[in-house]
Amino acid sequence: MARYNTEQKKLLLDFLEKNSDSSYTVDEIATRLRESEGENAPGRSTVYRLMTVLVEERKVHRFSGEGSRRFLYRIIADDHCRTHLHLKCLQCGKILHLDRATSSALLEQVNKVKGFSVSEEETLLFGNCAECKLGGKR
Amino acid sequence: MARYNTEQKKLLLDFLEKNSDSSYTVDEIATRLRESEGENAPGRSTVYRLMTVLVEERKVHRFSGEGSRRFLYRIIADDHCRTHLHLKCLQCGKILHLDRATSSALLEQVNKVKGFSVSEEETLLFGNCAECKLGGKR
DNA sequence: CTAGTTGCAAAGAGTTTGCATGGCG
DNA sequence: CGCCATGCAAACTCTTTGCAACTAG
Repeated sequence: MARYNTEQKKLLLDFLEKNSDSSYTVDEIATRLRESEGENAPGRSTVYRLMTVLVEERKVHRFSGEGSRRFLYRIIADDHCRTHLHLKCLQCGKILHLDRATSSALLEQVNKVKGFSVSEEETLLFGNCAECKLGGKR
Repeated sequence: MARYNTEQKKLLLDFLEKNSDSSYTVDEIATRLRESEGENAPGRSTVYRLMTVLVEERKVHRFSGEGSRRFLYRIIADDHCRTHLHLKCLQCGKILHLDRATSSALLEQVNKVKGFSVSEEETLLFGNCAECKLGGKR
């Protein structure tokens, strides 16, 4: 399923690439594509299907945040994204990438103390980013 | 709603306290209580309602993990649980508590590098615990 | 042609809510 | 009595799936 690189799949990836500093629900993606692409935009169920494929292809990461029942998707910008931690601002929703060195150092610590290996890919740290801490900027 | 300390609420808290090293779905809680308490156990919708109350009372933490659409609940064993990180093993489901010192040190680092304040309460680290790494023990 | 993709509508899964009932002060 | 908690079933929300139409190779 979805092995071809269809027009709609390209639109989808394109959107995610251009908006790689945040995460989106299927609804948000479908709506935004509808706005920018009109008729050509994929329908909701196609977006669902494509997202599943993209997750399997390891191009996109799917997670659920902040006690919502909606799944969120963010693009895996490059391979490093599998080996460093990400931070998500609870106020503005932005996703930040922690540099690999800091990331590894932290996880090393956890391993030392608890013998627990953290999975960078599955883990997301929630909190507030620098901008949101300053002003109430959104 | 549910402001009284009813029998059922006590049963619920009791169960969570005795099983504080893991997290549970509403279904699991309802089933386990049904098994141990029979007729006295609260029905599913009551469990849902009670969990909501317990979350508001800050006695329980609700989160969604590993791409499931089910909510998970774990008891906030004591006040420290709001100021240290938790680790959840993806294999056995166990929840580990990171000591406060390590916890703070890690998050301090993140703050230094990115100006990002991590919320200990909202964040959960996923990975594999020491036991699961050794054998395939479950 | 033929297999893969799409959209719609219907089905699923999990959670929340309205309402009638019953308990406790 | 009066207020609140409970259970059931219905409503809701989000996601997945079946099916028929369509499309790229």
